Amino acid sequence: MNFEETLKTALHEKGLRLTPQRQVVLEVMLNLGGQHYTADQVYEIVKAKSDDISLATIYRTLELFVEMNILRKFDSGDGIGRYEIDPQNSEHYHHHLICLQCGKITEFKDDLLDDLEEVIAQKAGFRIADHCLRFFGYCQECDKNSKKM
Amino acid sequence: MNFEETLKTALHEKGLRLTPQRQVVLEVMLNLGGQHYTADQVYEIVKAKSDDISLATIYRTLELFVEMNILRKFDSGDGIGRYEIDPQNSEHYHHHLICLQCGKITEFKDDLLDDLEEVIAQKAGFRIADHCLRFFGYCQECDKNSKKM
DNA sequence: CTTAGTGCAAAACCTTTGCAACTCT
DNA sequence: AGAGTTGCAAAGGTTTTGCACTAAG
Repeated sequence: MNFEETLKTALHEKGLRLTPQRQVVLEVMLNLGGQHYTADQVYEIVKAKSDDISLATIYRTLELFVEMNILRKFDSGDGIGRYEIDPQNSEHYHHHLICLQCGKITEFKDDLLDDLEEVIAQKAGFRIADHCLRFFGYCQECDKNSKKM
Repeated sequence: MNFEETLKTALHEKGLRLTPQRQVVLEVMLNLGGQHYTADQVYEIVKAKSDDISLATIYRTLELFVEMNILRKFDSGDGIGRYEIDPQNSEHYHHHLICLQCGKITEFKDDLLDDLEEVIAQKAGFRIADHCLRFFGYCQECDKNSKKM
């Protein structure tokens, strides 16, 4: 069963429907390299493909997918929401490396936080469901360029 | 030399001034238990103390303090900026535990990320300047309550 | 048919900005 | 006087919402 079928079933269980708009958004999020997009970026990409969608629907669809744990929402520190395929649904956890110069966001796969989560659960009595780790700094390119100057 | 004197000197070095508004904001951020506040929360607290301040100035002051590394800005996932005394200026790094039920934000001190930062710097060629780690889950209280039901 | 989903435009919301008045040195 | 700072109101940008219409099942 492919992802779309799974989605359809999951939606039906909640009495929701699989519309063309939801299909396209899913497709975009799945196919474009597991990247992270703002609602507006998704809107632009989707519009180019089918044109028959509104920004409001993009927002509604993205938030729906987040609730269904298909997508994950995070922000790179600028207050603008970014969405990506939930790492748990695809591969391993990953963290974000955000370049303070050019704004590029790259990913870094790692499982090292598992130990830390256990420590926190015990010490702080906090049951962890999820985490978000971002590193701010300078990517290789920008670092090189700054040394040239 | 206390924090206010240090601030005054740091401001003067940049040709900036220590105004009553900046003093009050610093005071609030220093004294209210090292908590994290939204601009609006700071505004409400400061207004109660002196009334002679505008929300625009709160924003300008908070951003100024962030640039001076006195404050640190982060977000708890809702797209609203939160400010707190920079951990580097006070104690150790800490991470945030955000309760998905009641929204309460608590802190967890830890230095364990240093190793990870080194690994990333080498593997990804990324020079790290800062990081932000947040855990989402359920605090002791909310966890108890949910088990009662 | 029934009810969920959509597009549109307006609203809500947080944050930034232009500008004239003000203040500290 | 001169430069930084402020308050106010307006503008900016992202996200949400009300409502009439459309479409999925």
